[in-house]
Amino acid sequence: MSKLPADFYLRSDVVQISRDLIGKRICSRINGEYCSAIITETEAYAGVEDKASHAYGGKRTKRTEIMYAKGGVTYVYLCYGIHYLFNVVTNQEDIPHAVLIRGIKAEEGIATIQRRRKLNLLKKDSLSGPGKVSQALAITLAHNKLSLHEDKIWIEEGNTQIDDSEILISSRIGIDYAEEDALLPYRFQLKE
DNA sequence: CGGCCGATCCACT
DNA sequence: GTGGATCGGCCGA
Repeated sequence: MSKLPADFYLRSDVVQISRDLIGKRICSRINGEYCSAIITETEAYAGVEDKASHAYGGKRTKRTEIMYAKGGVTYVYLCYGIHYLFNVVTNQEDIPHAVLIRGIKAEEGIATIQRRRKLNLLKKDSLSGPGKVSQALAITLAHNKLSLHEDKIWIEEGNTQIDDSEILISSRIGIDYAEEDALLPYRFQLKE
């Protein structure tokens, strides 16, 4: 299966990209171990005009700089000192849009994922939550700023097209500080 | 340089 | 439902 083309990430509508990522397959080959999973939950972060975004107001810091790169690279950061959150940078250079991957469903490399997650049994919600996603795929700060067109972390077409009727749209999680923008319908989940 | 805090998760009550 | 874990980044002095 081939990787998503560069054009996929360069589009200007990050909310649409967030929706389109549902049902796609995310793959990682880290420490010599391959695994893949279907993306089941995402959130869009719409850059300088989005109070929930790290780049709100055009803020540029050492951490957020990668969000201003041309789409198709990773943005990984540490949250609460414990969890790595994995984002896909989108849009053209200097437009700091990103999509947070919040949930996946394991496909290949399930034994590897179970071991990383320290689980005996992989339950339905075992990979629901951005911290869990990174743990399952072995993503850490070492995987920040990677191209999605290389062979560490990449995204492929899924097996099936996802119809709008299969997607639940809601507001984003954990961003109460974003005031009215906290209510925007930027969260996409695959229904079960 | 010091202090605060977060796009979370899990164990425990 | 609640609180503790745990640390890099950000900001103000």
